[in-house]
Amino acid sequence: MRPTIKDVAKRANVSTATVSLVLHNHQRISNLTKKKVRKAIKELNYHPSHPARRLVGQSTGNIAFLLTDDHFLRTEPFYTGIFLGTEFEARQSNYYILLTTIPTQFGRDDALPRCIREMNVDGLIVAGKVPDILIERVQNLKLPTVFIDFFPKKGSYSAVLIDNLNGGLQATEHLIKCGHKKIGFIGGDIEHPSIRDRFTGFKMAIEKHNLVFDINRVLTTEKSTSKESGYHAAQKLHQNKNDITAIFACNDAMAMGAMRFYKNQNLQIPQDISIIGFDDIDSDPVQDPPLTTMKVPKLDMGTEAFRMMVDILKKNTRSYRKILMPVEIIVRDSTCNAQ
Amino acid sequence: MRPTIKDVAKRANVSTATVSLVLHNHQRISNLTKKKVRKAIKELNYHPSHPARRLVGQSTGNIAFLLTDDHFLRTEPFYTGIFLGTEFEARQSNYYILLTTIPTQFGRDDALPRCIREMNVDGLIVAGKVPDILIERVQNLKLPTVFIDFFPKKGSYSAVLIDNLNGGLQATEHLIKCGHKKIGFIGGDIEHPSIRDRFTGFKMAIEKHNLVFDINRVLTTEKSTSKESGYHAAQKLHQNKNDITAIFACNDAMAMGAMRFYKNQNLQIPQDISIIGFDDIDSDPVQDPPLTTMKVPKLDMGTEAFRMMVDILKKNTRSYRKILMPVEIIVRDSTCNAQ
DNA sequence: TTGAAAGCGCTAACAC
DNA sequence: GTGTTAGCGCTTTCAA
Repeated sequence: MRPTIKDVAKRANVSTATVSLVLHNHQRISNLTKKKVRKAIKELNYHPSHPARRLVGQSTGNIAFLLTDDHFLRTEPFYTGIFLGTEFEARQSNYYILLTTIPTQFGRDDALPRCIREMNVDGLIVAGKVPDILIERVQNLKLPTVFIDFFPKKGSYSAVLIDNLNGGLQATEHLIKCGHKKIGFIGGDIEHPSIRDRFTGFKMAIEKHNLVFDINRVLTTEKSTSKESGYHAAQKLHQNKNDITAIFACNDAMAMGAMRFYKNQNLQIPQDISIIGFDDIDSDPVQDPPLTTMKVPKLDMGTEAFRMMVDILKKNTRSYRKILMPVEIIVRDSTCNAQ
Repeated sequence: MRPTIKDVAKRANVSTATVSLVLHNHQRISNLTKKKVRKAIKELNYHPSHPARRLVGQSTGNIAFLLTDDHFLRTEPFYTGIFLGTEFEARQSNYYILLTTIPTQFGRDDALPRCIREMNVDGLIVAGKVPDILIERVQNLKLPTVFIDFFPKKGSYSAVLIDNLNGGLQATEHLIKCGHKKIGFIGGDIEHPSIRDRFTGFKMAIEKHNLVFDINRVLTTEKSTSKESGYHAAQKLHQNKNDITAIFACNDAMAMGAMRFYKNQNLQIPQDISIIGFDDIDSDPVQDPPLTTMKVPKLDMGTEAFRMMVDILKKNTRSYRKILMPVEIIVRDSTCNAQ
């Protein structure tokens, strides 16, 4: 049987209340007593019972981390990295993270994850795009919620977002600095705010540098942002208009797909066409050439989201904040150098 | 305030004990009472408090799912899929899965995950290879443990393993059926039992079909099993001995790396050389050509592991079982057809 | 077939 | 500064 607070109290010759106070490092305990109690704790290898604490307090000590299963199973470990950041941070505080997925096609009648349904969590972190109906249903629960890399259309929430606008701007300016004037953009799932912002950044850069914005150099009709979509997007763009000398792809997966297409066309990268991606999902050293991209601080995003959650929980304040995480250009060999 | 068992009791005009019995669907409650109570439960939208239950019972209702962080962050969502299987299954039973990672270089002095240290879990599922020292330390805790895709050198445990031997055999026989006689094998991390077994399967097939086993067609000195290792392994093999017409790579990542190498050599796949992988990590439709591989049932492995855990926990029996999960060949375009 | 009551381990209000 | 004690929500004897 694992030791209880009583065992500690007995061993240290104090009351259980005192032990409890020491555990919480309370002011009004003498140093001597603290020392005694801590010694007993160590000797018994005592750890407070989680359930017992939770029962008396009213919090559960759990935070749900929710995402759709296809996001979790994506080829690239994007949300995995974010989760890890959250998990690391939660270890410091006294929280457990409950990772749960919902079907991508979550509907009105699908069951919410059990821990949420039973209110066995103090808060909810939602990563990536989720169906509106999920948000609606969660909203009714009045559970403190933090979004990562996604922001609902309606409602006020705290969120950790990527500075996609600035990222799109930077990425495009990098190409411009390399001397490119006819730059293409490929994107998918263009309704997604993140993708849309990257595109806006692209347009801003074009405008800022007095280049011509040519809609024929843009292809945003792909539904998803997979490698396959990238391949097809590049293909269609190539059919429309093939004076393009550089491509900004809305993410690395599409960039890789596009790369594949151009190689099949016997075009050299970056000699014939430069490609820049977004996310830095995979520093695959075998990739040929290594992809220039915008690095998104995945671990940090998870960390930030958890801290935000703790703030909300502690202060019980309802001032919604949005954090924009900075992105950083990682110049590899798929752009420029070839001039 | 969320409703408690008392609220339900009051509303149904019974005692809390009766409500509890109904919740557990106990025999000796009349159907009428059951109906009454269930009605009240529904009306109040009552859910039993997890902590309260756990406090009185002695179990925690949690299972830890442990893996090294580089496994979790791998490019391919291999263990992610396994986790998801576990999670799905745990939802059915009344369990939560606590996903925690340890540093890949976990040492004697690193802290164990908090939920384990504080014994806040009923059992432990370990996925993939972990350091010996971790196993040693966990063993002292006497926590029921199930391993997935890994089996410790010492000790008796339950485990869900891949039928690597048979998979290696099948993969090689596929190449043999295609008419190949000079078949190479590339592998990394050859100390890993899974890799070793795949290699043994390879040798068995060669022998069974009376082909010549030529050690110069084998390269197993790479430390890891990444794409990069695959590239290098193929390269070295090519320098040694280049009459090989087919390659069995110990996993898909290495197969992809090897593919890249042969393409750089201007060899056609599968016309000049066939390649088969193992794992089916990513049905990347852009991959050229799509990779023939051995499919590993990732979700099912997670499911099985959880069921095993529940068996151990329920029966409290200590009969260690190993399950070998079957693998299935997925023939795509990187092998054969070219004859 | 049902109810009363003790107790799981801990916290916090209050007493000393 | 420290101890006493009620009670968090639930399960489980034991009694009725």
